[in-house]
Amino acid sequence: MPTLLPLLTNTADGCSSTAPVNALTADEVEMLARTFKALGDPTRVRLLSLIAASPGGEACICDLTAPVGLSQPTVSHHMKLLVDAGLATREQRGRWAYFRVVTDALDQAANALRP
Amino acid sequence: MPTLLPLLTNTADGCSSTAPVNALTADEVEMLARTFKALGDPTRVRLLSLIAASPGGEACICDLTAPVGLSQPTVSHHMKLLVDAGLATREQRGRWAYFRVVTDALDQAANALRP
DNA sequence: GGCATGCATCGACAGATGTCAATACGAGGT
DNA sequence: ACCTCGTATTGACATCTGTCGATGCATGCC
Repeated sequence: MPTLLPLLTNTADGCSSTAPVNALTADEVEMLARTFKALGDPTRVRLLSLIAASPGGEACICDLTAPVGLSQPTVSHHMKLLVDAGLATREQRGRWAYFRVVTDALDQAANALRP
Repeated sequence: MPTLLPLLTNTADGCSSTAPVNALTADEVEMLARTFKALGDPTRVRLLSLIAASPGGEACICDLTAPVGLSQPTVSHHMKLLVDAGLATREQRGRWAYFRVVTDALDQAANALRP
């Protein structure tokens, strides 16, 4: 819901004025920045892309280490960051941990970029 | 144009399969991550928001230091990062440097988040 | 020319970040 | 119970990042 850009409110006489709609609270700013920070690493973008493209829209760590060319602990670390940022979910199933992309979070981030 | 999420291509028989449309090249991934990294700091989100909400959609450094509560060099540093990331433009006019938000760049980033 | 002003750059510093090898944990199979 | 396998956590390291004070660089005004 918070939008980075100010909405232009058109008045009756056809003039447009930038109202204080753009009053991003400190919390909203912090929230947005945390989301974008999580997206601000090539490895994590790659991971999200790989998961989304995986059959069933889910993938486990073992499916991801090879494509990104990093160690298992590193991939696990990145996935933890993505989950903490609300951009992915983790579901333990047997010995495997399956991750999914939270498209709602991506949508919200996108909404903040274009009101 | 590059999209993080895979597009579903519907086949004639009604089935949908995830085609390799999602082949984000390393360059595209790097590009996206650099944009998001620039957006991954509360101060920079705040700066973009302030500039966009300023009269005329532009602002100079001196207009920004007080609202964000940081020193002039720090604000200048952040603006350089935003300009380098293509999220803002800088135009020298007399003694002042006027910054504007590149809405196209924000749109492209938003597009990458929801195909 | 000289001086004030707005901004960028430099040097320095604490803290965050990405990465790995080693290790710990937990669920299944024998 | 034991062992295997997939993950998470820990400890360590180099690097990056955000911040500031001090300084440099233009531009416009006297």
